[in-house]
Amino acid sequence: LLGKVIVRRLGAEKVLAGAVVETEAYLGASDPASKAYLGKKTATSKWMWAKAGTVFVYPVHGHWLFNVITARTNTPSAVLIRAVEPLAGVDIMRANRPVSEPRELTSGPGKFTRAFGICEKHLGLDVCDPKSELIISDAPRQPAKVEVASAHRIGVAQDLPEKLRFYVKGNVYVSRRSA
DNA sequence: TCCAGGATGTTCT
DNA sequence: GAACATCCTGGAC
Repeated sequence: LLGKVIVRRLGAEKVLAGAVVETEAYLGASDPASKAYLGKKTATSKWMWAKAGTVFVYPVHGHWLFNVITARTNTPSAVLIRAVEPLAGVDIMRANRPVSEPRELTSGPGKFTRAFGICEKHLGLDVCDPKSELIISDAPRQPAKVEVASAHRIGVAQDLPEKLRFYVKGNVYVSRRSA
């Protein structure tokens, strides 16, 4: 998903777009940080079993977190979008989320969803459906070679030995909290 | 019905 | 770098 573009359509003309610069992977039953840990299905965690490309939003600390389901049906797993670089509709983003520093606009999972106006009404959308209000597409121009770095996930009490956080090295919109 | 706690963000110093 | 505002979910009872 790094380097792909998240597009939110707002009617005929208005569009919000951002390039994905930071993600985290959440696995299935074996991942203590995953909603699907131990295979437990609840009203919210059941979305982890949805088909790949399904939008999974989940509230934490009064913020919405945006995930995309990634594996095949019945295999729970998701990728959290932690940060994007604004590409289009910056004025609308600033209206949704007034900030002084430009990089504060979308440099965090809760910041990004607020700026994009993403909430529970987008739960279950298909990011691969061209008619969807929220889609993920290729970048209009293929970006210059980006270097991907990995690190441990942020805010996770019991992390796995694998480094499951991935980000575009050097991009200023990557959240910088230490893990 | 109640309560602890979290995939966070902001505002202090 | 640390405190706290925030608010929904799910497990306990």
